[in-house]
Amino acid sequence: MAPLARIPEATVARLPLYLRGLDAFPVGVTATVSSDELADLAGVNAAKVRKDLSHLGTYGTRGVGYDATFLRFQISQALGVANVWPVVVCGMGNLGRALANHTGFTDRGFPVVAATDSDPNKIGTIVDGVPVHAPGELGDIVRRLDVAIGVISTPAEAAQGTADALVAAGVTSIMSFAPTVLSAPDEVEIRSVDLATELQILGFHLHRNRIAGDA
Amino acid sequence: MAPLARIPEATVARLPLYLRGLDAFPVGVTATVSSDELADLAGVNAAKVRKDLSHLGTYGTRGVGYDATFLRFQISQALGVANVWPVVVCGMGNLGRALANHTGFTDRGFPVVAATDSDPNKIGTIVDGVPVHAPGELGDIVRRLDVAIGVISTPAEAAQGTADALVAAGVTSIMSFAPTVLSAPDEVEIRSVDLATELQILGFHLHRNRIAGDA
DNA sequence: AGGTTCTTGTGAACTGGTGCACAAGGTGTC
DNA sequence: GACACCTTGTGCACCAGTTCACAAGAACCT
Repeated sequence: MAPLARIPEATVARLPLYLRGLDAFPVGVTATVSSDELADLAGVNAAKVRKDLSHLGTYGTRGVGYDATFLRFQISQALGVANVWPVVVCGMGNLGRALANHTGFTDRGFPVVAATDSDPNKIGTIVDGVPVHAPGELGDIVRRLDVAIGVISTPAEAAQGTADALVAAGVTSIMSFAPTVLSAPDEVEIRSVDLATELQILGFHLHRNRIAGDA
Repeated sequence: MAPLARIPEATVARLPLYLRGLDAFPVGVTATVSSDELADLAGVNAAKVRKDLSHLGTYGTRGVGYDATFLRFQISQALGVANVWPVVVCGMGNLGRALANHTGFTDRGFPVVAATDSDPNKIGTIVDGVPVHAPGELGDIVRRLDVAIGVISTPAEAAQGTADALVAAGVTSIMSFAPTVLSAPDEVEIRSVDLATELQILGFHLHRNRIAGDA
């Protein structure tokens, strides 16, 4: 299949899992991995692995499997992990601070280069190596530091305003933790991580099992 | 439709959004909300709202809309939000501490009643009102405090062990932030929130747009 | 009462994604 | 070289979920 063909969204969401699964294979050593093994490592089934990988190209060898190193390279290529995308964290509350300090971000090419907060006591300080600015400076920060991704960890009330500011500054990728719906132009990609909603979904199933148990 | 019929997973995931959207309507005041309005508030389209709500029962009035208060009651009922599900946070690193301190949890019926951490300096202390215990005490904590949900915010290496301990203690609902695949019996519901993966998905689209721009 | 307007509830078509099952194609052995 | 054995790549049937489009029903106006 043509490498530049459209890759289904569901597949894109799984590629990082495969990449992580391949970490089990040491770099530099020639190793072969089967769709079955990779499926285990990524927590999906083998058929899905094969179909997903077939969207990138035919990199496997029938009867053998995939070369781990080569596959890692190809997936990395597709995801563009070689790029470094600077991140700005908006809202340095509990969660924002944890995110700014999260090593898993910088390690994977998403350095947190700046933060904003409306608290005058925080503005101008440096928290865990990340300088905190006033929300009004967002546009300036984005341009100066070439920010590609905005993380919104403000209270719900401030989230839409922050999103608007990010969009105005040219940011097209947003990850939001605010428990609210954000509106933005179509070309802006928003991924919303709503922790309370996640818990409520777990709660629903607990609730339902409890009812079923009583019946 | 029978209220006790199976509700599609996709619908369950949206019910909390509708509930949140209904917060725009003051309690005690009789107000009507149309599927169109609710769609706006929840960030989905009107057809989906109607189909979702039809899974709960026929609570709307044709030509009029839904009674906001009654609808809120019915959705709350379906989700079982009246229940309180105690939460234990496993791993009090940056993220764990932020979660333990997160007001959005307690406010919605998910009080963080205890935490665990392997750091001897943290064990025995009380962080933001949450007592920190040794990982070995998990089983005891779960039984004593009637914990329903376990949050895993440990490093990836410790995640599976923590999950096993939670399951052994009888916890059937887990929210994990660890960047790894967890295995558990089928009856255990695991929701995995993988922040680095989310960013990589955003990165993929940025990468693709950049390539497209060059072409 | 009849007609107009509104909004729900839902059948039906459509879409994206999943998983089976097997042919295609490669390796290794005798 | 023939044969047995693997594992990929993929056509196809299936499934969950989405969206359309419209009949059914309710309120309001004249």
